[in-house]
Amino acid sequence: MRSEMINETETPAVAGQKDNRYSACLLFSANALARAITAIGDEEFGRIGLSYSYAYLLCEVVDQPGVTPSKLSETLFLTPSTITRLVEKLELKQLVRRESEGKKTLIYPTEAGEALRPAIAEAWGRVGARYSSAIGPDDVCQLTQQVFKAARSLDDLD
Amino acid sequence: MRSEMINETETPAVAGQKDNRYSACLLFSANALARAITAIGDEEFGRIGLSYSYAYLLCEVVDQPGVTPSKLSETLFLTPSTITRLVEKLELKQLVRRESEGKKTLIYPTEAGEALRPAIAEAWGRVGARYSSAIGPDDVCQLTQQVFKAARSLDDLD
DNA sequence: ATTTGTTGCTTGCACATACAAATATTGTTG
DNA sequence: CAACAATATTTGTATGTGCAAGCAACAAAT
Repeated sequence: MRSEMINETETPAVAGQKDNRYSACLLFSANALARAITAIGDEEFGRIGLSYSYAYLLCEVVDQPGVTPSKLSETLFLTPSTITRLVEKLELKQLVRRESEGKKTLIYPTEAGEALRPAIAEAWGRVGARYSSAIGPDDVCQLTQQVFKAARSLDDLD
Repeated sequence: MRSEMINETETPAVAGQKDNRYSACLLFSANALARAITAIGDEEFGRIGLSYSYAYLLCEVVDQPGVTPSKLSETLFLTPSTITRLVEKLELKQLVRRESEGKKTLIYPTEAGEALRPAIAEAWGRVGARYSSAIGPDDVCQLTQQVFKAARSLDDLD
């Protein structure tokens, strides 16, 4: 996300303050945060040729070989259709393979997939380091907990 | 970043507990929250035929006729290209119109656009009410502030 | 055992967003 | 002034995600 451009006429009170009426809106703020932090994630995970959802999904598959899409959907807070898409692409990249068993689908890592696991952990760490230093390591922990708790509350609604 | 692995396998102590190792990851949690809350937003704003980004953009245009894409980009934390796309669609719906002035583009609301303004405010309120009641009205305010602050910190990086 | 419903996964389609490159205007400097 | 750099916007293209509908396998009930 870019867009500096300062000047702006009637800036009130504090300089550098980019608060606006949307800052009080969680719908707005949560999306802004997600976009900003995903940019970091994509940068770091991109170095291993994945974006963060793929990386996390691959983690799950490596750590729980034979995991099903529905389990992944629950763990990753993504819809089943999204999981299908992610798995498809990981399969194309030869990082996982699917096995049909009845109406279930079991997902297993390939060797290449397993080999990527440490790199994912590293990238994961780098992402954490970057946003921690930007946001402030003290706040980050509590913020994360609260954000997750809120996400879960909303998700449990339906 | 701490990766606390929580129990695995079958449901742990508390029922409804969906914590996992990603709950400690802000990249993950922020996206989960954004998706969950956007679902609410789309539902409410959908009733007036917009999704939330369009609605907020239209607000800005109604409240600051002649606003430029770059200003909108700054206010809405979206890239200029995204603003162009949003404005295009609002123009198709006859809710705004564009005027070229040199290298700038000035965006004005149409009457239909202005007429929608109160409905947007209402939908906005309903969204707030819904997530407040889900998350807990006490937490929501502080959470929103922190989330916005974090988003701004990350955005100010580059 | 056939029907009916339920569960698990996949597909078709749509949408929000971004990046990189293209275009057009404005500013600057030799 | 001409050439070049900077700024503002748009366009081509790609990606992540979801909804609704489809399909396949299983379960339940008559």
